[in-house]
Amino acid sequence: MDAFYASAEQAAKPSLRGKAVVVGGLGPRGVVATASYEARVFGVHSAMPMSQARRLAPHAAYLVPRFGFYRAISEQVMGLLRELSPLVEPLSLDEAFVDLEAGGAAWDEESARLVGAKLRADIRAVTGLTGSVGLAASKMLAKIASEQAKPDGLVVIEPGTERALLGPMPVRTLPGVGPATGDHLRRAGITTVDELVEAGEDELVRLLGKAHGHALYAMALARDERPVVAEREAKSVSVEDTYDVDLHDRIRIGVEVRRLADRCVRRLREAGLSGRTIVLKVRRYDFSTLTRSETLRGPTDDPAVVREAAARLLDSVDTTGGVRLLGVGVSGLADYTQEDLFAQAAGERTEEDGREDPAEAAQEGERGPAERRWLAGHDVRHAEYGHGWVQGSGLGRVTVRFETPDSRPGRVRTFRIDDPDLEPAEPLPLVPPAPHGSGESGTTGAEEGGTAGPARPAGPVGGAWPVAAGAGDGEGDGRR
DNA sequence: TCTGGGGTCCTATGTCAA
DNA sequence: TCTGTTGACATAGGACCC
Repeated sequence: MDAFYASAEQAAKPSLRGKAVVVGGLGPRGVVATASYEARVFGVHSAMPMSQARRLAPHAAYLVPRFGFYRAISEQVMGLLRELSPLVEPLSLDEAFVDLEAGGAAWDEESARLVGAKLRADIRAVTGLTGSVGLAASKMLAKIASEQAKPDGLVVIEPGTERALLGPMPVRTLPGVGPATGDHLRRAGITTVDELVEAGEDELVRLLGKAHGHALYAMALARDERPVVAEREAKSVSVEDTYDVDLHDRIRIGVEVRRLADRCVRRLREAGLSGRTIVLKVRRYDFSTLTRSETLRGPTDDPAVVREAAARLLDSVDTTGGVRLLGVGVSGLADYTQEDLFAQAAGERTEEDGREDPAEAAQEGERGPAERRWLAGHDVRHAEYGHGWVQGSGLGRVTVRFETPDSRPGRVRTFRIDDPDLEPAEPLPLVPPAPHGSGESGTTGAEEGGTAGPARPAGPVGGAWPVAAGAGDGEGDGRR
């Protein structure tokens, strides 16, 4: 999907269409998740600090992400992809690989092109948004093709043309070459894929290590046999928070770690998982990051056990100078929930999971709970004026623009934040449900919670026509 | 004037047991 | 019994991806 979050917001909010829109964290330490193409003109791109984006594009609309809304759209799109093949590998909310050959949807260039074109039309019809499609014989090439296709296009890499196409491209084009590896290679005088090939496999292994060196050499030769894999199992579950100001108080830090442990366990349980290894992550005031981990004798999903392990790990960390981020994770997952008898005997059943910490309420208090309800970009409903969205809030006021996906750009009104006529609302569908037939809204829902796809062993793809649908944000724009 | 959140994979090093 | 090798596992850090 193209500039996915920003496009979704523009589709939901007519007054933002054709305007610079930036979606991301709005706090003092937020970063850009997605910038609309209009905002990219000013140099705004993914992963950029929000403060910098605001200097570059002071007049853009700044919104917080609404993941539930994006997820609903994503499920519609994934549903369309599954109609093409059982082998669909989602990479994120807005991107996936599809093995068209495995689905019998396409077997040569011509049929693949037709399928891609129809898919783009279907995505548009069902979601109202544009998606880009890349077609090629491997995942790496399909991905590169989709990046070239965006926004709103379709690119085919024809078999036989791969090496010539790749050769002059910068090494950063290849998957797995990020800032660090890119620099490393540049210092060795290697900046293009051709130069990677010239350097030779042995040299790359010497420079980058075994796994990376071999893999990169294969990629440079356009050799990529990785199969499209549906239904990958999670290997870890984690939560983390960056704080608006550094935390110094040891007691407060302890409280935060407990809250994170509880949140992590909640996520773990929702997924029906338990895990053996508890990980504490600490980012200090100077951005240096360290992790400490502890492996239990058996898997657990007991909040008290995870809390205690996290607290022990915290004891071994020096936090003088302050911390900007804390995180708690669990890995070594077991695919079913299992009691941890040892640990449970040890821990005196302190607390029930759902219970909130007093500190949480205290923190809310700093900004005022009422103000917290009105996040920029979120939908609201007013008893008199109808559906709208929060344009901004502060100083006891909230500004709302009244419009819907299928209305004309709407008017702005300001209310007191405690106005009883104003309440939070659910997002409206971007495309009005079809009168009857086609029933695209029926494709959602069925998936949540796994068991969806056929757990097929996913053999080699050889000569298949995988599709990379998407590559909306990030990557292409940052850097250099 | 800085640098989110959720993951994955790889590497290096130390320890322990066979 | 001593010594060396090997493999599995635990731990920490780093790079990368969206």
